[in-house]
Amino acid sequence: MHRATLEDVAALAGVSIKTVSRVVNTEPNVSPTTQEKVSAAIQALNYKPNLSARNLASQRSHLIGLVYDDPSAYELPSAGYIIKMQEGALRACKQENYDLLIHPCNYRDKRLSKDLRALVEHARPDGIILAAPLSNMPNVVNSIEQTGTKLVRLSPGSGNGGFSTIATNDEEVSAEMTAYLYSLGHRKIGFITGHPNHKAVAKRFSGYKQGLRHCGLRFSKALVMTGDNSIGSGEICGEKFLARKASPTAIFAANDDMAVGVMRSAERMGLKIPDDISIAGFDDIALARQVYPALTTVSQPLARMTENACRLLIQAARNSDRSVTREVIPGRLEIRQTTGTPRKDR
Amino acid sequence: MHRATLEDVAALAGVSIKTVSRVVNTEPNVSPTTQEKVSAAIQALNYKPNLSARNLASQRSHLIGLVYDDPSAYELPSAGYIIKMQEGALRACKQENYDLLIHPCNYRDKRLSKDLRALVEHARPDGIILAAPLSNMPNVVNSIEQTGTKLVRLSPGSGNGGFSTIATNDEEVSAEMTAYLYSLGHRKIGFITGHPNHKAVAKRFSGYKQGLRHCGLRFSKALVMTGDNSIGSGEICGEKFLARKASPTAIFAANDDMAVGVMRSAERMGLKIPDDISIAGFDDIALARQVYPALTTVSQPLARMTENACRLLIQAARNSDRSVTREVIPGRLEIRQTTGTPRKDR
DNA sequence: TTCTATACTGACAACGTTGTCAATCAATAA
DNA sequence: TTATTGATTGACAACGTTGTCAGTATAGAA
Repeated sequence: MHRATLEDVAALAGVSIKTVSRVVNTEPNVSPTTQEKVSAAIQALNYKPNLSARNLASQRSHLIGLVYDDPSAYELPSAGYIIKMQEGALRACKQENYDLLIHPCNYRDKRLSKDLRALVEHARPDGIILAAPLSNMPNVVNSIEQTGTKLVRLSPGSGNGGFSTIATNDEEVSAEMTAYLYSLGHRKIGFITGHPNHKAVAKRFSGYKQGLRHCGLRFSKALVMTGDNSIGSGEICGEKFLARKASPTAIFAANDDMAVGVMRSAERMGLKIPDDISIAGFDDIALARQVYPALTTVSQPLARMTENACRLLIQAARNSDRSVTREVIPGRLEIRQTTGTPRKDR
Repeated sequence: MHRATLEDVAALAGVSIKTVSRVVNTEPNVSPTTQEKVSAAIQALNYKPNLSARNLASQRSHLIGLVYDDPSAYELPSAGYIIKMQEGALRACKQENYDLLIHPCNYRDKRLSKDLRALVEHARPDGIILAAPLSNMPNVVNSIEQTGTKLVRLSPGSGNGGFSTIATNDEEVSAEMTAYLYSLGHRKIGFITGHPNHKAVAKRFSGYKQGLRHCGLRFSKALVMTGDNSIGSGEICGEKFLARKASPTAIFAANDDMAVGVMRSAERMGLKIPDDISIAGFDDIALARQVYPALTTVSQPLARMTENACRLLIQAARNSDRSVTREVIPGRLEIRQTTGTPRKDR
């Protein structure tokens, strides 16, 4: 099965291959007449450009690398997170006629920098999107930056360093969630913070404090516990919170996994959610909708973040643009069934 | 930053570019001496082949397409399934110096065939892996086959048609699960079958019947209900089962989502799992380990299936091989906490 | 009219590989 | 000695685009 080339189209349309190329790439300065002739020929022959040839000639790979930590390697997977990122990246790539290279890796791997360098040198993507927590690891970022490959960090909550970043407003939206709990009538709102090197978590914590202040509540260390982002740690923290005589009436966990852990501990202790205890999370992973009752949480516009990152990289590749961008895409409260008015008698 | 090419390496090693090419591709008939000289030069210049040039010259894209249905578009995502497939495919691709193109799509989309054709014509992958349920849709399969692109169907449970297939032994392992429930002491084992056009589900159902027969139990229509593979449908079926006076002591659902639905209905009715009711699923999705208690299920070696599919395609591309293969990779019982000995009094 | 700018078009050389085929050389067979 | 074989090597033409640059119309200005 022979595939039509520029030459075939040019012959049929009675023009040069360069003119066909111009039409294909919608370059300026083609007369409407030729444009039409060529388009007809393209249609007739079902011409599709050969990407390898295009890439070779244009010195670009038309590839975007999406690099993320793959938790399934070492713990229960929060796969929905990954799928969402892929979804956004694919949407942008499709529209811009780029292809996506996915590259899961393990952030604890010692050969990580080498691994990423190999990716860059092998496939030579025009740009790389780096997801958290990798986006917060200086050695990883530098290792890629050294190769001269354009990079966008998908870093919820952090923006230092001279690299382009797309982030959520973790801080503000966490304050918003806190205020929401307050508005329901809660006055003792507990917080479970997470893994210390996850910057987004830190932002959420400070957002919580900010929210308290805004509502006129005093921050108290007694209402904060520290987990490690896992369901198990949430369970432990939840148990400790709920065993207290004067336990909080609402618990806001810095991520959904920990919030689900709290739900488990509450169930085990025979407490009704949300009547006895309100629970909120952050991330809106799939599990948040799968648990019963469904978890109130904050949804990050992860797909949109990745989509924009992709677009940014593609534009930069097109214009050989090396500028640094910083974008914030706001998150949104997802009010579900784990939050409600506190019991009067508590 | 200039990247070394064959020419640079050839100049340094004092040979022709063709010889360097031979070394890079480990072709035969290169003397050990030259081989060594060239390797040294490659090292020294940190030479990496330019994929676009390679692809153009070799008339292959060195790309494998992984095409799967993306449930997140229309229902709760079982993302773990997708991640696992990607994992296997990436493993094979990495080893064989191929790249992976992921292509989620919606199996209900009317433009599906067109969409896939566009993928094939745009990126021109050397091979395509088609996951269930797409792999069981004749129009999809034919549409790809018409383009001449080599295809492997990841079809758990079905093997008709003239296409290469990699499958699990759904039938046998379902019989095994049934026998396991019998061995625990269960004599009334219910089954929830699923979406009728999902062939794997049909195989599992017939495996269940086979298992009963093997254990000397009589098959009874009264012990079978039909869902649609969703959590919700499992919940409904579970409720109906458990509301009966002489309800089954164990329920085996054709997939994990429905099994989780049964768990929910049991919880709602105040039944203890597994003391009052044993529950088993099939697939071993992430959710199976996230629910409490953890779900007994069958794990499909999905990653390995996809990996092998990838290898198959790459080999075929290398040797222009058009033969049809059929491979079965056995699944495995994952005994967790939702199955146990039935209560004496039931 | 003549000049000039601008819109349009095409020739041709990259881009960095692989495939083909011919040349060379060493070893073995006749 | 003379073929003959097989192993090793290199010259050179693809592969199908894009980028550069020069050339030719065409329209507007002088």
